[in-house]
Amino acid sequence: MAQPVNFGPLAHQPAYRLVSEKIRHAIISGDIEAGELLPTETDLAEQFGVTRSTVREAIRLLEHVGILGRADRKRLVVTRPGTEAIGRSVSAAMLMHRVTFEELWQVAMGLEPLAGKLACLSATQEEKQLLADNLARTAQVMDDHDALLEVEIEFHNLVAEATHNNALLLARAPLNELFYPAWGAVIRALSPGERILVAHQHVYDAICAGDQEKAEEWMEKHMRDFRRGIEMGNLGFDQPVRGHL
Amino acid sequence: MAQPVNFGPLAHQPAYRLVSEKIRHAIISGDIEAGELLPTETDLAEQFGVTRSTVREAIRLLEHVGILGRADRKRLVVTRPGTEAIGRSVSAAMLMHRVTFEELWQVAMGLEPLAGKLACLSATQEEKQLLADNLARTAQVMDDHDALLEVEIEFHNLVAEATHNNALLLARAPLNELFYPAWGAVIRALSPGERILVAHQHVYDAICAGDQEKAEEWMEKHMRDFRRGIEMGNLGFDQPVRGHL
DNA sequence: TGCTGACATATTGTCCGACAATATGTCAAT
DNA sequence: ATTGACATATTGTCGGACAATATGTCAGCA
Repeated sequence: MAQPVNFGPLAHQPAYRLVSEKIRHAIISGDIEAGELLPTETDLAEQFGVTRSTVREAIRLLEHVGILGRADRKRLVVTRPGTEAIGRSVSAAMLMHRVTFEELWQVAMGLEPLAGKLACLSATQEEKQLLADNLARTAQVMDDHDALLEVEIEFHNLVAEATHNNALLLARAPLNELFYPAWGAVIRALSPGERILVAHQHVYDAICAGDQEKAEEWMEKHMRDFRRGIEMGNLGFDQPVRGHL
Repeated sequence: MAQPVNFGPLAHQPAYRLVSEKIRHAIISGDIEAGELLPTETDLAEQFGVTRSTVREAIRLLEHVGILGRADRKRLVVTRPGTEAIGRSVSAAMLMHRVTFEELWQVAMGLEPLAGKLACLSATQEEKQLLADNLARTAQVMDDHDALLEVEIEFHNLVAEATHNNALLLARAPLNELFYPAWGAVIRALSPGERILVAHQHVYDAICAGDQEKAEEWMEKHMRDFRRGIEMGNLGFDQPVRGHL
């Protein structure tokens, strides 16, 4: 008996997707380097044999993830998506999945101590100096809740950057974005300036001494403190995070 | 002396961005639920007071990150960006940052053992069964490189899903995507079917027994094996990963 | 020479109108 | 109840148009 033919749905992709994929492919395959300018929309339209409108839609498709950007609000330029762009899109996804603080915290417990550990191996002298400056500022603004939040976030970013691990930076970008408001709430509720400073100080010392275990351990303690802060402040540890918008 | 006035550059956002932000905001703020249909392009154009072309560009802006999708290739629908969409965009970013295997592996060492540990707490009976099925299939295809790669990837995904932690799932999505080709190369070069099966078996046992430490430990061993595989196969552990497209 | 201003040019942002392809709904005929 | 014909709605694509703005050119002037 002959098999009944099964054609399957034929994948008719709209032209703007095809164009978008072509450009995307050219970019990630390295045919176009980051920083290079793209041809003008009219040129692209001519090359692909479609109208400018179609090209524009294809371009927009790549723009939001940060693959394309503007040089001077005129010419389009190929860009490397930074932590902001990635953080924005991934944290939006997490928000829509109703991710809870607990879930977020669990991931952070995997990544932040790791960042501390790796920073011990890779931190340069300048980066250590930046951390020292941050500590000094933290000591000064310990009672100013807003300023404290700023330096707290900055500290963690500095540690992460000191790892020189771009994969880590991109992976933790959304956490940063989503923790921001909660961290602020904890600070306002409990004024934990002293504890924060002590933890940061230990992490800093460990990084300077190249003591991986200590850096990891204190970063863990620091994150556990954060968790206790959310629980004690009744901020809804098992509730979905709310974006700051 | 009067301060010299500083107007700063006025931020003239193009209309398609404003429209895009409006829609985006309505979505992540929950005004529009995932699964709901958007008004037609003509309606949106009328509501925002712009042309359909502008609305279309705004829509494309949100489409690539997975916030918007098609219900039946006709109507637009609000969607939750899944691991595929996030994995695609973030791994593209990592590729453009010339992320090395080492960097990627370091992040995976933070997340995969964590996934094993958390799965011990949350895996349901069905999920354990899926893992068991996967193990059985692994034993069968141990010499078929392509099939082995498939089940290997599937195993890790199953463990990650068993954590019921969406933040973790989204964070590790790009790793998955980027490890895929390298993992395949290791398998082809070293035929490590036996070692893979043993490690998976131990992780599975640990999850069934709820033994967090053991799950974490064996997942770590498994990842170290993978690292040694890349090093032994001279696959360029300190080289930038190459995407599979 | 070096600077200024007028002018043409190129490029993007936005609009309008049009049409084909396709899915959906309606209704009559069987 | 099923089928088929027909009108309708919606998206994908096209082409042309114009305003705003950046860039390049070139004459004129100190």
